[in-house]
Amino acid sequence: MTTRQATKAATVEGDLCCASVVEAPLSEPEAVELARVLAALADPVRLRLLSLVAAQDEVCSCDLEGPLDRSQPTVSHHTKILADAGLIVGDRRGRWTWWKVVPERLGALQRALGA
Amino acid sequence: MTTRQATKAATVEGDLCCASVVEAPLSEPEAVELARVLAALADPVRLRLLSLVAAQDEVCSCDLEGPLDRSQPTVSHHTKILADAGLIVGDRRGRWTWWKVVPERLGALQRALGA
DNA sequence: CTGCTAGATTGAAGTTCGTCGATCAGCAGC
DNA sequence: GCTGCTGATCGACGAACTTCAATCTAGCAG
Repeated sequence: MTTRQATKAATVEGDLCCASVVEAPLSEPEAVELARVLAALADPVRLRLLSLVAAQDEVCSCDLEGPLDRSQPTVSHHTKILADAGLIVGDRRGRWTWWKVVPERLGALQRALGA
Repeated sequence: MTTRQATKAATVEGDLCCASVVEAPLSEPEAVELARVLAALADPVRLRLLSLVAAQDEVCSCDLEGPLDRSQPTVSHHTKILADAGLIVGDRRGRWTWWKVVPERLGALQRALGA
């Protein structure tokens, strides 16, 4: 498997689709799943990380430590959390891991907060 | 002041408007502010609370303890967090506090994640 | 095979968060 | 006044989170 995160992203599976927060009564499992994805975004470092990846379409982990001003293990930790939430996917090519955003996932989140 | 949370909501002020996460490089202060609002939503209990309030347009605190299966102090804690994030506003009338959602705030959040 | 490098994992320290019991503040009715 | 009820605040405890140093894994070059 080239994309190491593939299996993990798969565990996310859910569309968190269906009903939006303001329209649905929102069941407990739905709330837990949605909260999980929101929690992945609810961190300044990860928000900046995501916008950095989005800005360049594909970014190497090593190019994140500088702009984020965080150590290599910390950056790795945050990329993993975003990847587990399905918001980014990583592709390991050679010695480097390249990250890109998953627009559909962001769109689903957007819809979940929907008006 | 009838609406006790008015001043607190004011401290939020920000539109978290401007650029979306995927379009902007996202400055540190912007990331912190956006993360603050997202963190308010990144909890299953608060998501269900929000959807309960949204479903009935206006809800009394005492009608939340049951459905949320949490103690009164805990419910009060969560309403405060959502109110501080500007996502709901509370209006104290007599012995009861009535909560309603702030759709504009949710919309702003939605746009911040915007495609 | 040996060394070098990029990234993931582990372990620990410090902080923040969710929860509830107990208490405090304010309103309504007697 | 006093009593009862709703909701906010305080204090404490356990769980989860962020961070980094140290270590481990894996690919590339010689």
